[in-house]
Amino acid sequence: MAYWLFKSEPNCFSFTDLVAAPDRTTGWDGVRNFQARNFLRDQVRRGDLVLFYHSNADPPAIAGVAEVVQEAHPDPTAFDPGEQHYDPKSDPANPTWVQVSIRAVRAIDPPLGLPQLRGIAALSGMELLRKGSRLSIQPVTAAEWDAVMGLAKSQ
DNA sequence: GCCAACGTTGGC
DNA sequence: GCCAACGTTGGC
Repeated sequence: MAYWLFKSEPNCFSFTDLVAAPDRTTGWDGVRNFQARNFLRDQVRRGDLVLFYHSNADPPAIAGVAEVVQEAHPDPTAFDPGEQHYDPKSDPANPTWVQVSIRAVRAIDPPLGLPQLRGIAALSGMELLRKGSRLSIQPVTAAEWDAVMGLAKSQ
């Protein structure tokens, strides 16, 4: 079992939206970065746990925990010209882009803001906190996970 | 709104 | 294959 961090702009899709979704589940579509895609395709497994991160928020924050309920399968939004993330170069017979499905486990309330996370020594090496970090699907170490859960529990 | 960091594109 | 130009991400 592995740990991950998925980014989403809450204006687009928030943790609250995930909780409100049917079966508290959604397909994590729209990933259009190869490194992130490779994680989804090759390493994210059913049962893995996910930190749901709100980017472009005030403050940016970890807002909840989710679990992976379905492993990589084709991202249908890549084939729909009406979709924002439509990719005409993706061949339906050999899809370029995949999604996984995740289900909300529990909210972290109040969310753990970025400044707060930066104050935790155990998270100093976390990819999220690296200057210029843009990866939208990030691996999280067990030690980082434990530190984040400890912080959530202490508040 | 600014801008640093990063990924992609395309000319050569 | 190099790299400049460009577009995007995302914190501030």
